Amino acid sequence: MGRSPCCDKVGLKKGPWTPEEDQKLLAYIEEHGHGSWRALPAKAGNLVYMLMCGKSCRLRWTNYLRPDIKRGKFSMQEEQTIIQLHALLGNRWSAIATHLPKRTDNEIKNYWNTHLKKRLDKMGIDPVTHKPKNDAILSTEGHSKSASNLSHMAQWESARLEAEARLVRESKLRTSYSSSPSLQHSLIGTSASSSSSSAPLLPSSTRSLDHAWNNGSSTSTVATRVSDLESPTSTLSENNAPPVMTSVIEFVGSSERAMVKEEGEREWNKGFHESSTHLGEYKDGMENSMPFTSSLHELTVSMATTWGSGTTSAHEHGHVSEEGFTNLLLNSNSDHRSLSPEGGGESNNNCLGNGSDGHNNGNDNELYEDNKMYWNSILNLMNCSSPSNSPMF
DNA sequence: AATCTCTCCAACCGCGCCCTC
DNA sequence: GGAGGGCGCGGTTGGAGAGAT
Repeated sequence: MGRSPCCDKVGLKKGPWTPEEDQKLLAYIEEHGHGSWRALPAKAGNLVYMLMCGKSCRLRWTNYLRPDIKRGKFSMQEEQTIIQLHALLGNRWSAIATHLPKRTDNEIKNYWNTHLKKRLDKMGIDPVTHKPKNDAILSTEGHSKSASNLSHMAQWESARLEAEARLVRESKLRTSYSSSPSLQHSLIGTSASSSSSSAPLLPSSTRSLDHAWNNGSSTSTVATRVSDLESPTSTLSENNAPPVMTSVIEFVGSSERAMVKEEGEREWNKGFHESSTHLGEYKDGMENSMPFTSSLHELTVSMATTWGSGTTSAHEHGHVSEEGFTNLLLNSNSDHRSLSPEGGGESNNNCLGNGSDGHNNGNDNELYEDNKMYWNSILNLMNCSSPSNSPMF
């Protein structure tokens, strides 16, 4: 259907808004409320001289003048949320913005285009598909499927063991610190988000788990329960060094080489760098045998599916609602990552969700685990929730 | 100091959806 | 049911500032 111009362009003022125009628009909206944008300039014109197009008024209001807008740098938590949501929703900036309070779609869009997209690109991740670029290459090259499957299964198993060890650790922590409110708080984001609080992730996780396993040509049931993972009969010790770590570390190394001057990017890698320094032995031994781009994608799928396999309700519902996803993000974000120094008023500036209560005592392994979880949460959601996999698409 | 290049982001533009008549 | 209006969305642009040469 044909469209008429939103307003008469003759005599229409264009260009940046002046403070005076902002004040006039604010005053009008304050008095009459917003809406009826098309009529607003005319109406406002009775009060003030305003020749801005109604569309421009709306844009100015929604993107700049609205009182509930937070401006300034994005925190790492926000970055993570954007990446995760973009993996799920694609370029639906308004939908993404609804999950980021006080941020506008335009701001998020700009930030994605100027920062995050490039960052992912440099890290070897396709910002469109959110998958490692090598994935496409490998698939088109027609790699031996059986070899791939074997590798896949091995990686999955390693990831599963890793998750198991992690849960055992967390279980111990819960027991040790159950009387400490501050620690309980910190654990909400770690163990809890790994089990009950991560329920919204389940649909994609479970599907991905099945998918990952099926890719490995296995007919086994792999619905590992959290109760299983937490079983005291676990044979894993905390000192196990699962291959998945190597993948992450390798990834860090790669990304570090690719890193540029951006402050945010340095922050992203700082934690990893510190961790990899202390876990160098793992890296040295294994990085050559497990390049990041071919394994991390698969492993992160596996990791999350393991951690998230404790419930089935969401899976049974067959889809992830945006609300549920938001809950997941909030739950995981609140604990996974708040490495941003400025924090944007939202980050709690700790390393394990407990930095402020004296438990961030330089435990490198914990820092490493936390960073790994942070990245895995991002990459997992990319993998599990990419538009092609999402039930929303 | 001058010029060039790059980065960032506010604003513009066109399109599609939804609603009303 | 179709035309038209209003609104919101996403892609793109252009100017300002920062950094590099």
